Amino acid sequence: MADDSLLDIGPTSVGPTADRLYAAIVDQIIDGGLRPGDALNEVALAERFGVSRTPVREAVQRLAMAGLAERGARRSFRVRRLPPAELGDLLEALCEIEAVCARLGAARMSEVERQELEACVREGAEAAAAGDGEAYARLNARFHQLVFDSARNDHLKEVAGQLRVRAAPYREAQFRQTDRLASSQAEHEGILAAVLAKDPDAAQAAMMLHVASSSLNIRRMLDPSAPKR
Amino acid sequence: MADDSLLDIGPTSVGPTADRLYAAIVDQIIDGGLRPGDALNEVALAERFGVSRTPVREAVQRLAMAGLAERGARRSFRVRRLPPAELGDLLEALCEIEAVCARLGAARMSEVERQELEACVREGAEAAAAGDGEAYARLNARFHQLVFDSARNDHLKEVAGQLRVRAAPYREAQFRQTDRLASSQAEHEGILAAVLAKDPDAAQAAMMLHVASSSLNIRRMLDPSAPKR
DNA sequence: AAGATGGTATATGTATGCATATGGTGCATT
DNA sequence: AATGCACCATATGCATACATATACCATCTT
Repeated sequence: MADDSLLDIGPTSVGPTADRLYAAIVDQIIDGGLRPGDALNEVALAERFGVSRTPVREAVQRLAMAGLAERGARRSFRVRRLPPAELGDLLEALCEIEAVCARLGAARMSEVERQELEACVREGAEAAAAGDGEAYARLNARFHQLVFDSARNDHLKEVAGQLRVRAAPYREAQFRQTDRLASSQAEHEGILAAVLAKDPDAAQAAMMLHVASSSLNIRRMLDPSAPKR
Repeated sequence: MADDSLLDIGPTSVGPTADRLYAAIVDQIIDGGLRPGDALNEVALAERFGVSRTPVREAVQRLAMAGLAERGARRSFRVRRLPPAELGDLLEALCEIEAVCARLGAARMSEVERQELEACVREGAEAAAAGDGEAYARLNARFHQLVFDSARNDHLKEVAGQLRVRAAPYREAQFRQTDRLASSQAEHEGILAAVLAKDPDAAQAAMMLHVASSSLNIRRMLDPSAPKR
C-alpha cells in the first residue's frame, strides 16, 4: 500500500473503466481511504489509477449524483462533507427508511431469510461478547443488508443503500466503543424477535429505535456537546 | 417545436453544459418528450443540442445514476423502462416515503407553510371542479413538493424527488380521467385536514392512502387486468 | 505598510479522433 | 429452407489536445 504502483480497480477486463473507478472510489470512501473534504483531483486520480481523465470525470460525476461528492473551490470535486445539521437529516432519513424496510420485511421474509437473519444475530452476539469491533461492524452491515433485501423492493433498497453509503464515513469508528457493541447487539436481538414473531409494527419500531440510537451515538462522537435534536 | 433548430438548454452562459443538458433531458422525460425505451443516442443528442459528445455522455451517466436511464443494446443508454413489477416497487417506495414526509411535515410545518398548503388545495378544488386536468397536474406536483419541503429534511426530500421523477412518465396521463381528479382532490383535502389539526399520524395515514390510491390508478391504466398486489 | 489589481499557474470544461465491442446482415453450407 | 459463420456498420469507450475560468501571488500604487 505504500508503494506508488497503480491502484487495483478490480479485474482488469471486466466492464467499463468508469464503472470500476466508481466502485473503487466508493470503496475508498467507505473504508476511510478517502475522507470527507478530500479532493477528488481528476489528474491525480487518473494517474493514480493509470487511466485518462475522461473515465475519471464520469466516475466523479456519478459520485456527485450519489451524494458522495460535492463541488469545492475552482469547480473541483471533493468527498462530500456533511455539516452537523445535514448529518442529522441524513441519519433521520435513514432511520425512517430502514424502519419501513423492517416493517415490510417482517411481513414478507421467507423462512430461509428468517434463519439467515437469526444466524447473523447469533454471530453478532459472539463478536460483541468477544469485543471484536471489526467483526461486529461486518456483521452489522450484513444484518442491515438482510433487512433491506427482505423488504422485496428494489427501489427502496436502492435509496436505503445510497443513504447508508453517505453515512458510512461517519459511522466508521463507532464500534471502537465496546459499550456500543453491546447495546447495538441488544437492539438487533429486539428487531430479530419482532421479525420472528412476524410483527411488522414491532419490527418497524425496533428498527427505528436502533437506527436512532446509532445516530445519537454517532453525533455524540462527533460533537461532545451531544445535541439531542 | 417542429423546426430542426437547436433545442433550448437554458441560459446560454449559466453553468457547465453537462449540467444544463442533464436538466434539459430530465425535463424532456418528465413532460413526455422522451418516453421510456427511447434511445439516448450520444451523437444524436450532441447534434440536437449543438454540443460535443463529451458533455452528453456525462449527462447521460448522471441520468443512469438517477435511475432515469438504463443500458440497452450495444452498451447504449435509453430512457429507463419499468416493468410492472418494478413500477410496483417504485410506487410502493414512494408511498412509504411520502407518508413519512407527511408525518414529519405535520409536526414541523410553520404557520405560513400551512397556509400555503391550504391555498394549494383550494386552487386544486377549483381546477378539479372545472375538470382542468393540466392545471390540476401542476397543483398536484406543487402540493407534494410543499409536503416534501415541510419535512425539513434535505436528504429525505432528495430521495423522494428522485423517486417521483422516476414515476413521472407513468403518472403523466393520469389526470385525463376526470373522476381521478375528484378523488385525488378529496384525498388532498384529507391530508390537509390532518396537517391543520397537527396530527402527524393521521397525516401519514392520509398520505399513504393518497399515494396508494394514485398507484392503483396508474397500474390500472397500464394494465386493464389491474393487479392489486 | 496595506490593499488592490493584474498576471500566471493549475485544474476543470469541451471537442475531436482513434480503438473497440456489439449487433445485424448476408452468404454459404447442410 | 434453416442455421451457422463471417464480415461490416455503427455507436460507445477512452485518450489527447485545446479552451477557459478561478484562485493565488507578486507587484505596484497610495
